[in-house]
Amino acid sequence: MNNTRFATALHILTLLAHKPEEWLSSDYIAGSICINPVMVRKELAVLNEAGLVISRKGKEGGSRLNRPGGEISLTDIYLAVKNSEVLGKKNRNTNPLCPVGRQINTRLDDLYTDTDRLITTYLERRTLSDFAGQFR
Amino acid sequence: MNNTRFATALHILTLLAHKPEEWLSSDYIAGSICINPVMVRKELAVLNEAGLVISRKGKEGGSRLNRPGGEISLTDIYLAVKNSEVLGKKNRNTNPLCPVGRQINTRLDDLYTDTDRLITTYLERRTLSDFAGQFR
DNA sequence: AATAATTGTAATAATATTTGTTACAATTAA
DNA sequence: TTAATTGTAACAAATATTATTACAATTATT
Repeated sequence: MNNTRFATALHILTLLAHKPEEWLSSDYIAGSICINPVMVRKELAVLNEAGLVISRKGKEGGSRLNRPGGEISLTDIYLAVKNSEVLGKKNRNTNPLCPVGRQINTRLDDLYTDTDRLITTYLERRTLSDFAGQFR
Repeated sequence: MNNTRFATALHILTLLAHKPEEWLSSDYIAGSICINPVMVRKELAVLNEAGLVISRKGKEGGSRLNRPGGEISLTDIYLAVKNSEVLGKKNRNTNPLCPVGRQINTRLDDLYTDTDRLITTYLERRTLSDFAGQFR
């Protein structure tokens, strides 16, 4: 995760959580994060896909939460945006003739699975409402 | 961590742990990982800096562990190579006129610190010896 | 029906990060 | 003196991330 996707997604969802009845536009959201509205829409597409938000087109269009913030965990968000494991990537072509090279990716898999689970287990206990409730 | 640095560092150290008395060359190590020897030397420079290995130049030169593998935790390795937080980066210029934009990076700091600590606490219990002992 | 505001998304560009490579001075053992 | 090695700078190539432009499709309002 050497990117801003989790921060962006959580920012978006925090804004939506503060106004659960309203359809917020990508332009408005972008103005709070200070990024391009298209970036917001791209991330919203992912959150839609994950079932966390719904969007509607047209005038008076926008996005809002698809279920109460108390029923969205930070794990839901993390999994929606995650694109690498916590400890990073593995080297692809390690040497099969070396005992270490031959087995290391299997061992790393175990370790990476453990550390990833650590994070999701922790984030599972925290809801969007908890997070959004900290503001103002 | 969207890179291979942890995997590379752990691979290097596992090889060294298997032959604590020998001075392994970057060429030999590179051959096991199947990457360029210069990449190995660059990572070794970091591990030297962290006090985990020592290297010596010249013919018969190479690197070896600077202390027993049982006294090197995976946290030591992780901290040596880490260059981003587990949940990624924060957006830089969030809008100070918005309550969420104004405070989000502070809140994310708390969250990022928690998740990072989760990882380091877990890896602290695991030693290089444990890991290297899994091979062959 | 016309207009205005909005999403969705493709295409492209610009930046940043990561990985790989070449070259060579400095060091050291034999 | 020679051969093997580290350390590191400089550069190149490959990937990943972020930003931007453009516009069709959709929908509320007038």
